Amino acid sequence: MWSTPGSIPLDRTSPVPLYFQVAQHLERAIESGELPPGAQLENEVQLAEQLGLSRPTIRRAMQYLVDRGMLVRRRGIGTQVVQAKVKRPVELSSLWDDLASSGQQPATTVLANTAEQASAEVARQLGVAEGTPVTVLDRLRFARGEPLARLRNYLPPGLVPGLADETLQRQGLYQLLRSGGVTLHAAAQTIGARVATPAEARLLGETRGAPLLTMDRTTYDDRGRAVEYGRHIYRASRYSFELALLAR
Amino acid sequence: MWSTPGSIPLDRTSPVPLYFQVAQHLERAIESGELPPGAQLENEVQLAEQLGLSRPTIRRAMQYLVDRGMLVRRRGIGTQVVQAKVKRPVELSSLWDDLASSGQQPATTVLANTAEQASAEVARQLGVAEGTPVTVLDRLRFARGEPLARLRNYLPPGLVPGLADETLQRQGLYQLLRSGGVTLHAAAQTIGARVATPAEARLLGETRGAPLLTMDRTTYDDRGRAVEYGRHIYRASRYSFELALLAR
DNA sequence: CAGTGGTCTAGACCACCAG
DNA sequence: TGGTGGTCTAGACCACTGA
Repeated sequence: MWSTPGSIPLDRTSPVPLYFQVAQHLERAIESGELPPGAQLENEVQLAEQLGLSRPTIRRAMQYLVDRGMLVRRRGIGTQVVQAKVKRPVELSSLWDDLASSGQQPATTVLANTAEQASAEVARQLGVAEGTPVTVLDRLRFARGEPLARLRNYLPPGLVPGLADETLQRQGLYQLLRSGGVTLHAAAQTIGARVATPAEARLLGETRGAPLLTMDRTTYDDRGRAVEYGRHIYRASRYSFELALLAR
Repeated sequence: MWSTPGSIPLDRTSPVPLYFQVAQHLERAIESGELPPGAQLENEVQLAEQLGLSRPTIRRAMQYLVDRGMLVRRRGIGTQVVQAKVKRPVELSSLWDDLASSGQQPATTVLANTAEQASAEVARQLGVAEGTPVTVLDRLRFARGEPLARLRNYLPPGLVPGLADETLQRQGLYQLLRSGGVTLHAAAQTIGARVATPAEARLLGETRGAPLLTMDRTTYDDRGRAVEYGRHIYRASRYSFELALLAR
């Protein structure tokens, strides 16, 4: 079981690191089927020689793909291509981006965009004092013209200048935070289920007692500050969460 | 904003890599509060000198903690400790282990443990031909003596010798697979919700129309072979999924 | 035994950020 | 301008695997 690496074009003047150029090339080769699942790569030393790179640089490229679950390496054995079933590990993604990238035509109606005093729970999640004024967003999210979810978010004071309703209708919250200079770093989510209240059913166009998915999420930035706490509900008849997991 | 790294005891005769010894020591220092959130670490060169290690080794230790979301590094700035809110990224975990490690006294009743011909969907998920005989497991999982979930699993033929009911009652499926020499590598999950059928409600001790969480999961090993396909339901009143996400 | 990846070293130059 | 992390090199020795 062998495989030719082909020749990899390298651009040493590019700002793209060499290890990353190699990794990208291998990734494309795997996804195109040029390197089929189970294929054995050449060993590090040979590959380094052929490409005129050092072994650590080759190792870094391979390790990048191992971390993404596309390669498996075993001492004494070599490096093999994994069946590319599971693509990406979980990401810090927003519903808007997910819908947009899958062609589902997202749209948003702003139900509320105000300031409130933080309740005990909100204060705890955001790491602020109870009663601190926080921004509250209440949005109805549509996909292909159909109501899909009700998104309620709490933001700490002074994080982003001011969110106009028009802006909120055009893009997702994560996108807004990022362009506001916030570096999203980590999030803690809880996914559950319950039945819709009559008001929720009406809002989402569901029948009374319809099942809902609930998702509570707190998102943190670089420095560990909470930048957003959300309590969301989704129509279970039209939405489910897809997750890809990789072993550590 | 400074911080002393203290002296790190290194054992060069240990099989534990030096970079990992350093990483573990830093991790403990962070978790114990010795390195509080926001603390600035010494730069790589100084730390390498102090510990008598090379810079790449120090870098590797730090990168390990960056990947785990505990440190943030910025060019020209330095390395800082992140608020340790979100601990672990998502893992390939089993319900049994999660319950056991949180002291919830898991227990299992085996409802079925047979062989069946794979349906179209099961065949697709397991990557076998339709009609292939597959092992079907149907289990009722309890926590603290209360029914929590109904777990239905399909396993490809010839993966594990034979699963005795007694074994299935004592441990989780993942544990069994691992001890059977299977290396779990990745999984794809879908989490949704629906209401219980009358039979399901009876089985789980819920009322008619109670909300359920559903989780479908296909797990793959090293070589990308599907080793398990599961269709599970959980009582929403007693269970929710908790996930920790890290930015790429 | 030969071949593989895993670890480690001691340098070098560069890009970015702050003052 | 000085300090930081980001990248890259050319070696070295070791541990594990399979024949």
